[in-house]
Amino acid sequence: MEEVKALEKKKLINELTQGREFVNQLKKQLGQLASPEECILLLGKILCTLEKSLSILNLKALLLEGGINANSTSSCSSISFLGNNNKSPKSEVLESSGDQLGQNLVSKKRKKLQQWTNQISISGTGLEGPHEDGYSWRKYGQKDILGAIHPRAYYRCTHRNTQGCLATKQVQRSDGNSSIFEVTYKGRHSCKVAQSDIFSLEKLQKHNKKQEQAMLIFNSTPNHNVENFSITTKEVFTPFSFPPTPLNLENIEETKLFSDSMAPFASPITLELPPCLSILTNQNEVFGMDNILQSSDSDLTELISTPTSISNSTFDGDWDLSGDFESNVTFDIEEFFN
DNA sequence: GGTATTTGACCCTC
DNA sequence: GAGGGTCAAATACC
Repeated sequence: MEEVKALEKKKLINELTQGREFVNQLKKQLGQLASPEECILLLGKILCTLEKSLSILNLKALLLEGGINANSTSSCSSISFLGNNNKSPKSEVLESSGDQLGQNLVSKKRKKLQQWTNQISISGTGLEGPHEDGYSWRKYGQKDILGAIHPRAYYRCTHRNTQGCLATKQVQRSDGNSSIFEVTYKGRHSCKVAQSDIFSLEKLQKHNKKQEQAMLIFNSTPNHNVENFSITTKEVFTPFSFPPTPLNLENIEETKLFSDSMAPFASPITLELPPCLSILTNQNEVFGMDNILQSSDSDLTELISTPTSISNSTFDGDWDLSGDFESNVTFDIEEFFN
């Protein structure tokens, strides 16, 4: 266990150091009026490092709280930890009876695999999907939602069939401001293709080309102008990223996979790390691991949606970059790991 | 022809 | 029974 702690600590320091470097690079780039592609690329790197760091911290928090029995072979604790406790008796039976049985029983049963929900708001043209987030999504449905002006679109990962990736997202245009999309992510990506594809320059260029084409149409429509054409990340924090399968914390390889697999959730954008970390730890303080274990899916959603300085931060090109990233870090990493 | 999107119907949860 | 989420056949697109 000591080796695991040392390794995780080292990884965390590396990730945070990288993140700091990327932020500083971005700061310089912005000062030099760099191309949007370069900035977005750097943002992607920053997000990846922060996500990895948070994943490591999550593991650490679990270890501290003793919330997961590493020796336990039962999946109950993990499933409760990850999923929805408001499940119906039917769902309970399906899940507790094992995957194979569940799959054999029904193919049309609704999957209850919502480990976490991440919501972001993005303003865009509204002509195509709200934005390119580095993943390949396939639309599988659209629904008119009661009380909502605009329909909700349902997307799932393109690699669902090939790699069994169960990530989905819902996109709905905001009622208040039709130029803002509310994107809700559910489940985590398990596809390798998407992970290596994130923020690739090629994809960005392709995306930009598509956006340019959309712009031509968009600009010809009334009531809109070019100034609206900007990607704005409004709510950007993923305090909890849970794997769908039980973690064996004594298995360092699995732990690494967990950490690495968290990286693709690159929606969070923040330049202030301490709030992230404080939220992470505060949640454990306030709710306690037992409460988290018992919390429902909606509870987690509320938890994540709780307004914070981060969740309300907006990437609109008006960041205050006056200070160095490192100057904001007050998190006592030594104490955390001791 | 392969892949993505649309859309009505079905299923599940409350 | 209402509403939201998913399926799958039909259709469109490349």
